[in-house]
Amino acid sequence: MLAIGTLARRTGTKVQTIRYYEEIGLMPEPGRSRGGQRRYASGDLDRLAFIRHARQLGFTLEAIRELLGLADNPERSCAEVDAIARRRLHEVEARLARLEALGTELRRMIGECRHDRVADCRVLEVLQDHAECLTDHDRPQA
Amino acid sequence: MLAIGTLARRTGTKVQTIRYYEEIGLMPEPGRSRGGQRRYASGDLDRLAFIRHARQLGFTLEAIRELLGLADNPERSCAEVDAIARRRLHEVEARLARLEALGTELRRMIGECRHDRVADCRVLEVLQDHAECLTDHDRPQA
DNA sequence: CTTGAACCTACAGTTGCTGGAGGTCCTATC
DNA sequence: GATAGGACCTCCAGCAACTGTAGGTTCAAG
Repeated sequence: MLAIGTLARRTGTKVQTIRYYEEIGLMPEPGRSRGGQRRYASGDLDRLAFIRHARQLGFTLEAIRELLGLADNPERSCAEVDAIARRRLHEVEARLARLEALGTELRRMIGECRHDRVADCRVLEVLQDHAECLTDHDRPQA
Repeated sequence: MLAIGTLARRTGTKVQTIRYYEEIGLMPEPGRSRGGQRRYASGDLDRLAFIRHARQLGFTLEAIRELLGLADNPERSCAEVDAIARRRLHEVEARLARLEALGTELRRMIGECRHDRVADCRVLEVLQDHAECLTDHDRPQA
């Protein structure tokens, strides 16, 4: 039986985060020692590793909850799993496009700055006037 | 004198967000009508437009607070403004690199899926085992 | 003068954790 | 068997940057 700190170390998760996952029902309520400390089985370790890995790939906790739910029905088609992953890919691609536009705009802004008085700063001028922007960069979310 | 809703419409900001900016000291406390409603001058509109534009470029409210403070000293060097913008550019570039790795991983994962039973789903397998990943994708933050 | 859209305050909720306070348990060593 | 100190416990507050709601007031057009 594994203590919570062991799970934390093995998955690179903070102890509080594991308790948080339990609170929101992503991790099961584990057994307890006589003194009331959490004791995990190795299946719990796998589940946590899955969650963490999916988080690293940017899946939301809601998406992960769905994925875990789907994984419980091994005989069903994995079309839904696929759909969730594709949705995530589309998000990533959309975000990439936006971030690229942002990067372009920032580089241009910085490149035009002659580094003298604030009064003449191109960076501030561009920020003041959206019309000076060449690219679309609505709602970057990052 | 402009009502809060007018500012909101002209800058694409929610009314509550403007009140929030006031609460945290990013927007000034405006004058009030006899009945107690906020009344803005056109300078306030410019300030809000600046804030929104910087937000669209992904600057944090703290960075924007700094930029606004710097803009108040027009005779000083704009080196700090430059530094803030460069910092933001580096963030964007780092995030781009991470997102590209994520996209690659997701595409590979999805590409390998044969779309049959959940039990054999490559997407779930990859999520279960980080060792199957080719790319680094720690902490995507998006 | 009436109506209804826009405004007001105050506060709760969102996502995904993180940190702290104040106290208890576990286990290795003596 | 006692003790020390790390790991654990619960509960709660806070982060960013808003968004939404409830319950009430004001403004301006007709």
